Amino acid sequence: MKRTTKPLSSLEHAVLTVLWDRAPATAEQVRLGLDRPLKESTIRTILKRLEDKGYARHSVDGRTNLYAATSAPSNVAVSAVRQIIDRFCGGSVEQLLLGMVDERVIDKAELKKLAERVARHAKKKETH
Amino acid sequence: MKRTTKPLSSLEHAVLTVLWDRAPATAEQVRLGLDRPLKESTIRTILKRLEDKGYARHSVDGRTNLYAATSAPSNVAVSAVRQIIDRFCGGSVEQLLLGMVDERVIDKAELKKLAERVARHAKKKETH
DNA sequence: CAAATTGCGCTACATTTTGTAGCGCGACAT
DNA sequence: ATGTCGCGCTACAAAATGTAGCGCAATTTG
Repeated sequence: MKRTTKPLSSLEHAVLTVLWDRAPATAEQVRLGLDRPLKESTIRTILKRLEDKGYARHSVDGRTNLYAATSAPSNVAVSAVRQIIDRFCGGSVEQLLLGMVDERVIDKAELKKLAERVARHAKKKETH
Repeated sequence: MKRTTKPLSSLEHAVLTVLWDRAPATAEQVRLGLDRPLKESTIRTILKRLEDKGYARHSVDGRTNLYAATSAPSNVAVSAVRQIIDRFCGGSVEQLLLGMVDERVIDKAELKKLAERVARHAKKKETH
């Protein structure tokens, strides 16, 4: 139930992706992880913005900053989808799912299998 | 399978929502449909941008322009979700759905019912 | 019919957001 | 002491967004 609201610019997204890929990383490591050749200060700026937006955080190791994403990609995805549901589907998840099936983003059969699997495959420790 | 890629700014979203709400509408009608008091030319600018981005189109009635959204909200939603899936879930719809169940955006039971309904409730005339 | 009105296409411009980076300072290695 | 490395700040141009004025042609009105 995090507030991962703010949108990510494409560069921010790229950087965040690197963070997801390579655990805690230094600005320099992130830089190397990108395809585009950017200056380290540029990366640090983006990293900073990601922190401001709540997508990343950093710990200090000696005099070096180690960055990491605050939530897993699928969590970010879910938050984003939640917003979409509110904005475009009048808050109805069903509507979205139906639409996804309709536009074959989800396959009927797959959906069913998944649903069953999930329903049966009891919950780990939610209920809370 | 439209290319509804480009992101919507908040004002654009608001205007588009009005279009979804009140069928073909004139710029003035859209204006009245908004909460914020904006000038008509402002609305027309937004309407124009929506057309550029492909979310709206207009027909000419006499010397008046009638605007309408090009796709239904749920279609736009699906396109957006599709992107999210690509960007954050490595293209795996399952992963997203699992995450949604996990973060209880979808209820297990509901999902199952829906899946069954969809699976059974054959397709109208797709199979394309 | 001349004047006021309406809707449109264009152009404009201030903000905000994004992309990209330089600078100077203190912690460290030489 | 002297470079060097990483950091925090500050800077700035480009793009996106918010918001609107202007002048013109069709339309309504006195």
